[in-house]
Amino acid sequence: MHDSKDFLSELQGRGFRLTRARKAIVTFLACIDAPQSIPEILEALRKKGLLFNKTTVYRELAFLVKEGVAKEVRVSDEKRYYELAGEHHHHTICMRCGDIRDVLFRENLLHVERVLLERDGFRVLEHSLEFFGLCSVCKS
Amino acid sequence: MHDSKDFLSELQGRGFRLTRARKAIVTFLACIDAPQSIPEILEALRKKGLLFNKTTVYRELAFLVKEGVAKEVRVSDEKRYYELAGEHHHHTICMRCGDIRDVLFRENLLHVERVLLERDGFRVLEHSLEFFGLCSVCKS
DNA sequence: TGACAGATGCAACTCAGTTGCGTTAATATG
DNA sequence: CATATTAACGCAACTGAGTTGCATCTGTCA
Repeated sequence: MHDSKDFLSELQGRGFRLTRARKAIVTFLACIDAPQSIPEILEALRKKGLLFNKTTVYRELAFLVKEGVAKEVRVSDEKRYYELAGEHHHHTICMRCGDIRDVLFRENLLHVERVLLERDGFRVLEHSLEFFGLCSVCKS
Repeated sequence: MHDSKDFLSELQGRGFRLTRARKAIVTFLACIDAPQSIPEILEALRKKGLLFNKTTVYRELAFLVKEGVAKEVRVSDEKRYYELAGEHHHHTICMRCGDIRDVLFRENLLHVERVLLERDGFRVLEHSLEFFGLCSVCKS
């Protein structure tokens, strides 16, 4: 649960417009705690009577990522998922119902990233750590 | 670099046929150390004069995963990548040239998975840990 | 209130992946 | 070696995510 006002006024402060689509998308992402795919966002907004062209939503999400307001979650079920930016965290993905949830824990991967740089010459800029399994509902 | 003969004779031992497509795909994956997408596999085989219908390759990869011979790599650039099964490892993905490489290191995520089960009721069956950044070529 | 540029909608597109169905070919058996 | 069985194959047509060009609209500011 984020505060959409923060993100929107931040964007406005940088000289971007507060359009109907921008407000709707940021507000929607702010009040939901799970990463959402664009088809999901389109459908959820449509159910609220907020109709947008899919091109608009694709472009808006690309814009929000570029401006650092949203993050793309790499989960690979051939859709791309998005969530508002916040503290670095990871995800659990239920292999049965597809539910994706944020999980926070202190995990120290810095030593691994140092090894990758020194041994392989690979400079890590970000990582993704996702856990696949069964959520509490599907497990039982 | 795997030995394709091991995988193929294993499959034959289980009563599956050694078809032209099966041999070509397993052999190709065995002699390349990076996960490959299906369009990449199709193109690489085509260049060797080995023509297959894309449906065949999609079905063959699904079969190899089901039989435990191949693994699907979740990297989410909207394509699915495949590699022959082997020791559990992770990947580095260059954000500039797209190069994907295997990396092995001992990483202990068991305590994290225990926390997820006890605290959230989420039973981890597998995880993916991918590092995005710049490879040694693109970095300089 | 008018103008500018950022944002939008639409149509047409690309490309990964899927499905149904008739045909081919790898293997076992006589 | 001939033949039968069925796993595997090829083809065509499809779905669905994501993209692009272009004309139009609208949020903001002077």
